[in-house]
Amino acid sequence: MPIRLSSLFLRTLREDPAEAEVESHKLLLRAGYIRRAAPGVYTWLPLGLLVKAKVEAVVREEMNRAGAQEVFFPALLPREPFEATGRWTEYGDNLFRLQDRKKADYLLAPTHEEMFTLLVKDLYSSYKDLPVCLYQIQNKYRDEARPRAGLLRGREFVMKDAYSFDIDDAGLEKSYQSQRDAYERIFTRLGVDYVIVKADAGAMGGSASEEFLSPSPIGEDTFVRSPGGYAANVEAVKTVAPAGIAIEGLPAAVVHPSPNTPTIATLVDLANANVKRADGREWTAADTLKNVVLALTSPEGKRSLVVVGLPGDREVDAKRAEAAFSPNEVEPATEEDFERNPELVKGYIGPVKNGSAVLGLEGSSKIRYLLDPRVVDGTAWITGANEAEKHVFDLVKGRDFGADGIADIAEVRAGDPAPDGSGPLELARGIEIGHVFQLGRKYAEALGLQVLDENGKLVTVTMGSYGVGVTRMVAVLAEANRDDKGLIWPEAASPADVYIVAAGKDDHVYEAAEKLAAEFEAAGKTVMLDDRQKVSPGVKFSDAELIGVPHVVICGKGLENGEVDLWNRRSGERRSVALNSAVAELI
RNA sequence: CGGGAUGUGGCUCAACUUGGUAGAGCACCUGUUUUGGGUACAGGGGGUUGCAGGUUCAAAUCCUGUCAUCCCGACCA
Repeated sequence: MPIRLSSLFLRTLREDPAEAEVESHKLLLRAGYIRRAAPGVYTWLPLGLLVKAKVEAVVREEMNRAGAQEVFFPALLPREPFEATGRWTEYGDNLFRLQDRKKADYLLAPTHEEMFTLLVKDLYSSYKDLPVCLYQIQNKYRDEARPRAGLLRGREFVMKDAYSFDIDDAGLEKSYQSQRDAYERIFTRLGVDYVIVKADAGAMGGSASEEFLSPSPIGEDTFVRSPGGYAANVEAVKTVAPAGIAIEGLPAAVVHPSPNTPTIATLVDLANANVKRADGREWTAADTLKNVVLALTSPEGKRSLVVVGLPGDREVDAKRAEAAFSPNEVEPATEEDFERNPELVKGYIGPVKNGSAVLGLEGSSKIRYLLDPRVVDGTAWITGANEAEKHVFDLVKGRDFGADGIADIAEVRAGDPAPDGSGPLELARGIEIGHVFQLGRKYAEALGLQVLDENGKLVTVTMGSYGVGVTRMVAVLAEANRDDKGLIWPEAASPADVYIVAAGKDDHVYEAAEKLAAEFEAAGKTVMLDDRQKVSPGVKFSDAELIGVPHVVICGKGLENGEVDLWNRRSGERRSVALNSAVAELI
């Protein structure tokens, strides 16, 4: 049966809802696909449900093709498994928690690693059972501090999550590749533009992690890419270290007074006013070495300080710092930290004082000192002299100071070179639509998932996790496929294959349209039919544009000549064809 | 959690500055009209103005508090 507009549960809106800011969100509301139920929580109307089902169908087909088997876990989970992996606490406020009538703790699952791991542990105990890959398409619940843009970041959302279980690393690698290939097929079939970026595996302990990002200005993730095809998450970018410079013949370090230079900008101004450079150019912020004091807190709660020296024209990137020092928490040092370490003279911190090391485990402060990769041997810097109102000039790395190691946590800027030499980096925004991840043994260890190997020995299983945001995909598709009139679905996601507009008031128009609808359905096409007799053609055309089925057939005036019009929603092209060839034209 | 904004029929907004019977468009109902680009006209139903308290003869409007929502940032396996 065709979906008839005369009875479809739908009310399109002429005006943009005030609650929506992002175009795709406005259109999904206006065209009657979704309604807001609570912040970040949405009701799916009939049209929206059809689109969601289409996306799910593509995901399901490709998962099955990749050999994964579908299961379905509850969204309502007991506390214990999450306690076992520490995530009952780790998840913090983002976890929806509740209690049953006996006051037992439950949660609404934000993700299902624990449950999948326990399920495999429950049923399997031999290497002969592996590898196995399971998936589900399920609601997830995360009490996000700030839901955004309708379906883009919701507190309830649908995700396909898959998990692979292998006996060894080689198996994991293979499972990972298989899922990665499936993802490429999924996004290609849905017509989504995507880039695969290297992500930082961080605390999860996995060896490989890649994100599928759909480039979009409304995206929440910043990533970098080069003309030569390099792409990575900002956290994962490795800074290219320049070649070292010969130290012989460099000018000696000299301490200059530098009153009232609490910031890099004031320091550069003073340097230009008082100290001439041998090569005649002006000093810039890039000539200064800024020493940033960070406080690290370990998972056990132990607090320690670390100083990172980086070129003065760069800021520390908080996300890169978190990733680099993971699993420690990172925050700027507080006043108390400075009070406890009187050798750190705020604004005048430097690696050495009067020629002997201050920073570093070997220095007088015993505080770990790490350097940006750009600070290579032979580079000369203006930096703090560890005395109020004094800076040292021409302090040379490898001659005058050293460090305990490297910290690659400075911000990445457009124009920085790609690590693989593929050209200058460009910064772009993207929406994360998929994530493939070699989890390793973290969850298997925490939950005791072991199997016997061929020698009868217990070994811990290694896992991969693979996610696709299904409801987010609907938003991404809407955002990427629209114009000022409305949505334009790609065929793989459209609520119907064909949209027939019956334009006219005579009954025979509606009869012909019904007959045409039946013919399309007989040919295996799904059909929406605007059979509203008392609605003017203008309204019908506007609704057709708003709803966004890509292929529209206008059944009306042309019938006098035995013709209907085929209207391509995307190109706007309309052409008349014989009524009895319309079906053949669109197949 | 920090910053900004907004709460008035189902939706989009006006009235608030300067207190005095709550209004328009869209949507909905009835009738006539119109049928290849949101027809036109007439009539109609629907709001204790987020909530609580205060000032006042009188509060959507002024004051205090509170709750909620949206946007930016922080956060986001």
